[in-house]
Amino acid sequence: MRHLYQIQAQVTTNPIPSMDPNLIAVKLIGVCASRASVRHGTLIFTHYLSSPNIFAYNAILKAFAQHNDWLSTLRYFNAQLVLPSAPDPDEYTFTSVLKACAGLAQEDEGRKVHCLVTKYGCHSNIFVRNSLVDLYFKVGCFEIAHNLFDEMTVRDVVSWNTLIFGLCLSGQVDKAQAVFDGMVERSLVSWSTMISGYAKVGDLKEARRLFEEMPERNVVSWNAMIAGYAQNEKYSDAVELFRRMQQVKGLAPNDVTLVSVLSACAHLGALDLGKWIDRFIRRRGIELGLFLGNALADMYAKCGCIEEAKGVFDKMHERDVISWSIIITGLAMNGHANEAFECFDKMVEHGVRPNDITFMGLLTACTHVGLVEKGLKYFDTMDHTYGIIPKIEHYGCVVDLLSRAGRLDEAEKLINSMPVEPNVIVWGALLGGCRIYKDIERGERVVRRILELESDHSGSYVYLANMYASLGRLDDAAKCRLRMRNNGVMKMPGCSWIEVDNVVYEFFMGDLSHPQSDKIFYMIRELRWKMKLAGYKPKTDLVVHNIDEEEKEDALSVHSEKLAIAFGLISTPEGTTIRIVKNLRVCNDCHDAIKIISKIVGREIVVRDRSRFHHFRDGRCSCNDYW
DNA sequence: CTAGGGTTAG
Repeated sequence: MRHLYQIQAQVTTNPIPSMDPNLIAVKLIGVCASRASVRHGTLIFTHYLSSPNIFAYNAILKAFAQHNDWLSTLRYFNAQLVLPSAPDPDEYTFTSVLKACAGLAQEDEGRKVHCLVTKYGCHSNIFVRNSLVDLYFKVGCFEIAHNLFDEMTVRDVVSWNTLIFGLCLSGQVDKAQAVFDGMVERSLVSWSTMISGYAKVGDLKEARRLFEEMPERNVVSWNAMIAGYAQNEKYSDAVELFRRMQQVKGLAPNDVTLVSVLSACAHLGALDLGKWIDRFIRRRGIELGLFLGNALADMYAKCGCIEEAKGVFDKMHERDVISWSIIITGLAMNGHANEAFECFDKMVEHGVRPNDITFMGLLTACTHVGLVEKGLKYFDTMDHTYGIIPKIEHYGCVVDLLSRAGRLDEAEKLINSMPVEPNVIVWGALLGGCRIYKDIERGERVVRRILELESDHSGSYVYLANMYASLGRLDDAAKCRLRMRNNGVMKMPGCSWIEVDNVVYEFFMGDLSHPQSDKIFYMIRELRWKMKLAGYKPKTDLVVHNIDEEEKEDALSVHSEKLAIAFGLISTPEGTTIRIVKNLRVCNDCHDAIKIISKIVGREIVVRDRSRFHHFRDGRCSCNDYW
């Protein structure tokens, strides 16, 4: 980099008269683009060049386009058009500009550029034609794209790759495969396009088959496959493939790889791997761009390390709505509602427009601490001051907020007045309230509605059965469970993860498959005995009772989080924090038990629910038992 | 010129 400054200083102070300044600028901009410092290139362009020629314009546009800075590409292009002294655009100009339009999915802008292409006679250039086809596919004008493709007299691999990409994009993976099969010459891009095409429709088997079959792979092929897993909730597969990627010599993960893997870490709660990636980024000097910064901050937030998340956020030199939303949601999940509100105010001060997801964060913050009025105010504000129409998710959140606070009438009224059809989740939020406040009539009504929508909704059977049980109506509870079993409804199995020495271990309820099961169950017995001494009595009213007779075995009815915690206790050093991720909500009994365990063993235990964090320490939980 | 990336109720 210092070298660059020296060159620049030299050309600015003692220009070599025989050399064209444009030529020097083009070279410098090219170097800047490849070193990921486009900002420096712009400085050269604007301050050093008095009259940039077409080469200089194309160099700067290409630099922007390469770094996905499409807004700048269009800005410079439009400036070029209105400036009388600026050179006319040529085919190189158009390829960059069309790429920008495609990236921004701006149909109108794209059509305007298309007209200019014709006007300046660049229509027959194959680069431009390929870019046009790509653009029309990406803005959803499939017919125009196909027509342009059919009109082409000469087609190269890129043209065919663009076509299969377009077919995948319009959901016709089969047709894309047919074209792919018929291609005489396939490139790496053809294979990668098909892989991500299959991944996008969730066909990971086919994607993986192509991945294993392809003759050679580059970073993008690996990224496509890893991202495919991460986006289809196959987080462990994503991590596993990343590990395999690291074994490949001469192949280094890049920022795109890390974004996908960090997202997987966030979902798995794999803090160790996440931290490793953080160090990797620093060691390699990888720039913390928007995507990577956001992914890293979200990983920390979702692993319960909100301070680290804020640290990443502060370090980023560019932040967008997503960055702010990640922090707000992270604060909300970790129970720091007030900080979430403050963060929102700061965001508005910084002139960043909140979006629907930002409001989800704010509403969950309110839900997790029971701030009903505040939540209703935000719900009102989002439409009235920010023009964001509440989606079903927001209604679900507010119903949850009201229900937890016992305002069941209002919650039910809200559901009935919703402009969108309520779904199982919205009704489920109300059912949760019915369960807490033991409103059996309303609960039965709600369960009927839920089963109309989804006849095998296991949660509602379980909730209803528990409600009967807690009211002492054991016969009804038994009938409900029987009905559930007769209808072949299966409960979603509770599952917990814990990461020890970079390996994620998975536990199901009553799981005996772990090689250290004996030790784990011994630890559980020991804990039970100590808890009894500490005066702990198991609460049973909200606990799911055994549905099958066979499950009577004591050891088998242990919830997965207890198994994971016991395993954590025997396999990590004393005094260290134990972190668990669970796919369902922690039940009341486990919540109480973990509080006591944290006190008995003198350890902090962090449990990530499906919706929030519980930081257990010294017999207390950060959620203050409101969850 | 073509392929790969981040936030979202229970």
